[in-house]
This record gives sequence, structure tokens and C-alpha cells, in this order.
Amino acid sequence: MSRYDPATIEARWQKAWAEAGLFTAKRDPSKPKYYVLEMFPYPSGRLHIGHVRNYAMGDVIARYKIATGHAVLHPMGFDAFGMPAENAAMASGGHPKDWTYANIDAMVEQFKPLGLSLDWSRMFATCDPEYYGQQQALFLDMLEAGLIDRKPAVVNWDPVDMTVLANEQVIDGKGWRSGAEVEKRELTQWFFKITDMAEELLDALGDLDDWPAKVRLMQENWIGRSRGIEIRFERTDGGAPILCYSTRPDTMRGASFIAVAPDHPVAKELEANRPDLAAFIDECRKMDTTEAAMEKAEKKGIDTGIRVKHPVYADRELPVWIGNFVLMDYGTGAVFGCPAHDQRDLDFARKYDLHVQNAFYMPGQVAEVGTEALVPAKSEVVSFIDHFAGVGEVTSAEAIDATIDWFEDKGLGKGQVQFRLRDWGLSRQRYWGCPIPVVHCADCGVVPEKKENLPIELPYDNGNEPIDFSIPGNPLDRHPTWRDVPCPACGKMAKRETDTMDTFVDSSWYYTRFTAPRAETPTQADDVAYWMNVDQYIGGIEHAILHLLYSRFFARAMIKTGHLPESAAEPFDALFTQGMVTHAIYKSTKDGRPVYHYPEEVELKDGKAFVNGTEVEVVPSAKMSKSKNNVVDPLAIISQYGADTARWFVLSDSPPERDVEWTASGAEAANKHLARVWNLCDRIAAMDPAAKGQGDEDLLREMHKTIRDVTVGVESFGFNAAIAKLYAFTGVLSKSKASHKAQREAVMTLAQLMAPMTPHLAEDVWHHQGGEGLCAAAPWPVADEAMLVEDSVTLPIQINGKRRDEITVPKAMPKDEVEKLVLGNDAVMRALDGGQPKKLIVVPGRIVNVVV
RNA sequence: GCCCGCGUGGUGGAAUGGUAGACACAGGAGACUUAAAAUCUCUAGGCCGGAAGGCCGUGCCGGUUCGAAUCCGGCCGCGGGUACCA
Repeated sequence: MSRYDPATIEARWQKAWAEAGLFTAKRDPSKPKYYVLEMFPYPSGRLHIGHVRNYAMGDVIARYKIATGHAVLHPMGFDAFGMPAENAAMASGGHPKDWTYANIDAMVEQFKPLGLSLDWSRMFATCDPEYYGQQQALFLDMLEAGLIDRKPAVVNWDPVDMTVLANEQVIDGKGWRSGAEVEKRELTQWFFKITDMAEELLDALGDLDDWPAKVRLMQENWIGRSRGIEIRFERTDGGAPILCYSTRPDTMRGASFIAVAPDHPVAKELEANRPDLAAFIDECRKMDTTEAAMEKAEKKGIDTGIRVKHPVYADRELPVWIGNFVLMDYGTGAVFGCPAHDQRDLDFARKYDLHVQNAFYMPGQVAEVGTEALVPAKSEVVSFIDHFAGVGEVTSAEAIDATIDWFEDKGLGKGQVQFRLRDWGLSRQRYWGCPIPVVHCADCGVVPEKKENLPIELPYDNGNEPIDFSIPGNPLDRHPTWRDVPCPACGKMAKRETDTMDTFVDSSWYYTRFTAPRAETPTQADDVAYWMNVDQYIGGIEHAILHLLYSRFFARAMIKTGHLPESAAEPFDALFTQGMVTHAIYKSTKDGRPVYHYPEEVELKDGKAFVNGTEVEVVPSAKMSKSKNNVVDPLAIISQYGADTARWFVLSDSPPERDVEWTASGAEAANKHLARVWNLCDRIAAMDPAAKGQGDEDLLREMHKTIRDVTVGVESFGFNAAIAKLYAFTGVLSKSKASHKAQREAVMTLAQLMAPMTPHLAEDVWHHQGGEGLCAAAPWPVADEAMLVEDSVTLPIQINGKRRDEITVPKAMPKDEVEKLVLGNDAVMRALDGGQPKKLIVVPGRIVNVVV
């Protein structure tokens, strides 16, 4: 009897699959197609156990779809532009390109032993000029189609390093390297006009039935459609009126001040002559630009001295303040403050001693607002005292509509639909990204590059010398020859755009490129027609908003520019968001500093952890991080247990959408189970084919139930539940005394059902039992309905909702006969004590509840 | 701050309105063995009880329902996103 030896069998079957060309995607009109895609990785250089989980899930689907007769496309590539490559070059010399490609090579090698059903012939990286050149072509087409805009936008500016910082590089308002206080700077930047499609992107969410509801909801809130009103406030000094946008015009009566953004024209107009305002505006410019920081910051303001008239109560004058909480990007950059009905406005009013006046009360109550604003839900009824749009009790929603109508009638304002969504700024002042293919000419202005000049390649060096990445700023800006080029329109010397594209652009269309990765145009009509859409997309929930929304926008933009068919407007038919793989942190303290121990150093005893005999703290379920020494290396796991064990474990231990904690004992258990199946296979192979067996029927019934349950599990991403059924069936089979014929059928079916998760082991079992061809190519087993029918059913009997007993009855027994049996049950008779039940509920085939 | 999730035995989890704890890990008991490892069998939410059985129990508080881990409201804790991390 041999031993389960994954190292040997995994290599053997990977070779066999490659030779059979099983995973090379081929258009085949005779088969239904299936495109399964996992979000492609950033080439950090090391495959992470979290990747293994992500790709194992996609692999289960892909292999299952092959077995069910589909032409499957299951590609892999690399999302290869981005900051880490530049950071690496900055930290330790070298070139972002060399670093990135070395990492890609290393990761491809790490991918191979996992035995994934990937079509490597379609592999590309977004930093390949062949890819980003097509992206530049797309950009030019989108520019021509009016989908792209140029306008000013604010960036984080490090005044010491003289460079733009990403939000991540700003720590407590200071530059991560220089430590200098970060300022805001306005630059003219490129934008995708995603807001033009806001309505469309919102409406289409309703049809994404196979997307998680939470993702649709997050996108809906992110797009943030609201109906409100734009109201003109006339200035008492005769200056240009101030326009305010509000979604709660029902509170207009209580308006007591106006707040404008620090970069609002009114603020800018006054800045020059008012040092106090200038100082305040300056302070606001130093604030973190992130939404989270803005919202959490203390609300501050300063009175401009300007006054406006209340548009309805003409005798009331409202002061105009500059508020650090008002966003120039949203609405008009100015709001009216109604302290009585908005908590933030109330806090602000109390702080600066501004007037507080109710617009309405709760019905029957007339109480002035104290420290808590009265904020009714839109469905709540409120009572207006002398509301200009009507007096009485109405819901807030009705009041809002009535107010908008009233203002429109009087010509004082206009109803408006507003979106929270902002245009997508794509300019990045960085080297390692896709160059934006335009030229700035003194005479012609902004001129698009000619398509025949694409790709506009990133220069590898700086003329004759290497690029020095340790100098802050964008090296393209100071490149002697790359930057200065003839204008594509007039031929005079001009300056190439040195900004590169946001890396989200790269990942917004890669899924279309996989359908024809070497095409001379971004996509190829017959290939996108056949393969699109992605039938199943799999990735992390962290991409719920940005990546997925940008991709949805891009698909629509690609339709408008003729690169995709209309049917691809929603490019991902089904989406699944999986959880992370976490691992415990082992932590102790030395000289007041935390010390993190590697799992290998740790001894586990009675749920406690020890390093060299000293107990250490265990922090469970922590995100894997190099600095915490809790990263699990898939290659180490594979060399110890094999790929099948790693795959089986990451799929078995948690529901796929939830985080899973990697534990050594869990991996050990998975490995034991696979060895058990291996031994079972050996035992069955050694059986005497002629020997009589017993219980064939029971075994096969169990087998068909398992086929049904595993199929349902695989199709619904219930991998852990499917695996539990496989454990149970393995148990039944190992105890079975059935004939050789039945046991052989059972173990071969078991292998097939396990094949999507543990393809190598399955292949080996299949082969040992004399299966025909490759298990990976064998048709998926189908459950025999006749074998699934049960003739009796066990019904739990509840008394007042608590389970007290159970009865087993023929499945077809009529309800009244079940009732009779129940009333004769001992436990029920005891509970009734001679009386009649208040109610008797029989749910056929499920449960009985007696209410006494 | 705001938006979206999640919370069940010692542990990972199952059950998506109908028997809470399937399946597995760690634990306990046993078989095999000179012994150990490996393997196999049994056991196992908590409390009371010899047992039969009873009571409690799905983060906390409340509600809807014949029946709630599941639906609704309010809280607490943790995680993701928050537009230049990918």
C-alpha cells in the first residue's frame, strides 16, 4: 500500500492537463461559453495565501463549468502600474520596470504549483506597452467622444519634496517622507465625465440580480441621487447673489446663516483685503483632503461680514460665514444653515452664537430646540406653524415637494436633481503609469497624439543616464528628450503631457482585453461578442465601489466608442465578493515595544501560546501583514502538504464571503482527510470484484444525495457546505460493506465531486480506478431524481414553539391524519391535560406546532 | 463623521422563518501497539440531575410571529469603503 504523496501526483497531473491543452480557451459555437474571472493581482512579488483562496474559488467554478460542457475562459494577468514600484525604486535603487517584471516572473512561478485551470497564453501585465498603448487609443477615442474633460482639481502638495502626495502618503497632515505640513494645490487635470452617466449607472443597478445586494446598495449610496432645490440669496451689498443647494428646503423658515466653502468665489473675493479670513482659509487649505478627515474635523467658521436677505421673510438678514465643512465639489459650494433641524448646523450655531429658529414642531408639541436638532425622517409627520408653503400637519417629504413647487412658482429657486458622485480625476503626477497621450502646444493648445504614434512608451532612462528615482517629483517632468516633442497638429516643438493615468483606468477594461489579448485594437469584435460578459467575477469587497463603478462606466464608454457591443453595458453578470485570509498574531513586549513572533517559533498548548517557554499574547484573526510576522507563504504550505491541501483548507473552513483564519491545525486536518480518501481509493482498488456486498442501494442513495448537495453548493458559492457533505459521504463510504462495483462507482463519483477543489488527488483516484481519460474532462455527475425520493419523513413536534418530541410518518400522509397522530402523542396529551389545543399548525413535511 | 457588512459551543462554522450547534479542529474515553507515532471507534453547548427529564442558550435591549440565529427598531463591538493604496 502506497502513501499519499502530493508532490509526485501534483506534478504528474499538471503536466497531463497542460499536454491535453485543457485550459486553453477556445471559441466553440457548439458549446455555451463561460467566462470566469478573479480580480487580477498587483505584482507585489509574493503570492499570498489570500490570493490562493481567491483563485481557488475561481478555479472551482471554472473546473465545474468545464465538467458541465462549457467553453471556459479563465485568464490571469497583472495589475502592474502603481506606487509600490516607485517606492521600491526610491527605497533601494533600481527601476520600477525591472522590479515589476521580476515580481511578475516570480509570481507566475508561484502560481504554477497551485494547479489552477488558467489559460496562461492570454497573460498580460498592464505595464506592457502593448496593453497601455491600447489604453491610450481608448483614451483618444473617449476624448473625441466627449467623455473626457479638463478642469482644476485640488491635490496634496508636499512643499519640501515639491511633489504631489497620495492620500495614503499624508500622515496626520504631514508628508510621509519630508514630514512637512501638506498643502492643497490646484492643478488642471483630466477627468472622465462619469457624472454624465450617474443616472444610467444608478438605474442599471436594479438589473444586477446576481450581484450582492450590499454592493448595489453601496454603489447606490455612493452615486447618491437626491432631489433638492437651488435657492438664490440676494446680498445686501449688491454683490453677486449666493446660490445654495439644499435637499431639505422644508427647513427654509429656520434658515439663519449661510456657509460657503473656503474655496468659494465669495471667500476668494474677500481674501485679499481681510487677513483674518485669509488666515482661516489658509488653515482650511492645510486640512486633510479625505472625506473622512473633513467630516471628523472640528466644525469651524468665520463671519465674512456679508449679509443676505431671507428669500421669503424679507425682513430677516442672514450672515454669510466661511465653513470648513462645506465642500466646493458638491452642489453649489454654499449651503444655508438651519440649526433647528440639522445637528451639525445646530452645533455650529451654538458655538458661534447664531440664531436658532424652528421651521416646524412635532404635532402637538411646541418646544424650542435645545442641544438636539429636530430631524424628522421624510415619512414623519410634522406640524408647521406659519410655513410659507402652507400651515398644518404634513410629512416631511410632502413639505419638501410643496416647498420646491412654491419656490419655483415664485421664481425664487429651482428644483434640481443632484448627485453625490464626482467626476473621476485620472491625472497622476507620477512616473509608473500609463502616459496620457496628449501634447501641449503653445499655439494649438491641448492636442491629442496621433494614433499611429501609439504607444507613447515610458522612457526607461533619462536620456543617456539612468533615472534617479530618489529625487522627489515626476521624472517625466524633467526628462530632456521625452518631454519635448513636435506638436502633432502644427509640428512646432511642444511639451508632452507628463501626467500619467490613475491605475484604476488600467483595471477598468482589462476584462475585455482578455478576450483578445494580442489584438491590434483595444478589443476585437468577434471575440468580445463571443466571450463577453464576464459570467462570474470574483474579488474582494474592498472593491465594491471604486473599481466596480469605474469598470461599469468604462464598459459604457467603450460601447460609445465602438469597442464593445451594447450587450456589454454591464460587463459583470454575476459578482461574488470573498473575505480575507487572516492569521493570529503572536505578540510579546520587550523594553516597552511590541515584538511579533513567527508562527514557527510558537508552541501551542491548551489554547495558550509559548515562545521558548514564555507565554505570549495571541491576537486572533488579524489581517496578514509583513510587519506583524503573520504572513502565510503558500509555497511553504505546498511543499509541506501539497496544493490540494492548501486549496481544500481555504475553501472548507469558512463561508467564502467571510474572512477565514489560517491555522496550522486546520491545514493538518485537511491533509489528513485527503490521505483518508487516498487510502480509501487503495482499499477499494484492492477489493475482490466478485465478492458479494451488502447495502449497495443505501450507498448509492447517499451518493446521489451528495451529488445534489455538492452541485448546489458549488453553484451557489457554498463551498464550505459542499465540503462538509463530502466529508460526510467519505465517512459513509469508508464504513460501507457494499459490492466492489458500487464502491468503485462511489469513490469515482467522490473524486469527481472533489475535483474542482482538489483536482490532483481526484485525477489520481480516477486513474487508479481505471477511469477513462482525464477526470478534469469527464462530465459532471448528475443526481438521479429517483434515488433522492424519501418515502417517510420525521416531523418534530413543538409545544408552544419548543421541540418536545418527533414522529415519523409516510411522506404522503394527509394533514388531518397527521393531526390525529399528533393529538395522540404522549407529550402532547400531557401538555393538553385533557383540554383542546388553542391552535394546531402542521407544516407538511417540516414541523408540527401545538399551541396550548 | 457618513455609507455597507459581520457577531452562533473551547475553535472554524451549519441551519436565511420551522429539530440551533451539521461537518471539522482542539479536548475526553477506548481499541490496536512492548511503547510511541499513525489509524480506527465512541463522546462532547451550559447548568441541575444517578437517570428519566427539566431549565438556560445564537453580542445586548425591545418588538412582530403559532414559531426568530434568521424579519423589524434601538444599542455595543469588530471589519470594509470614504474618491491619489490596489
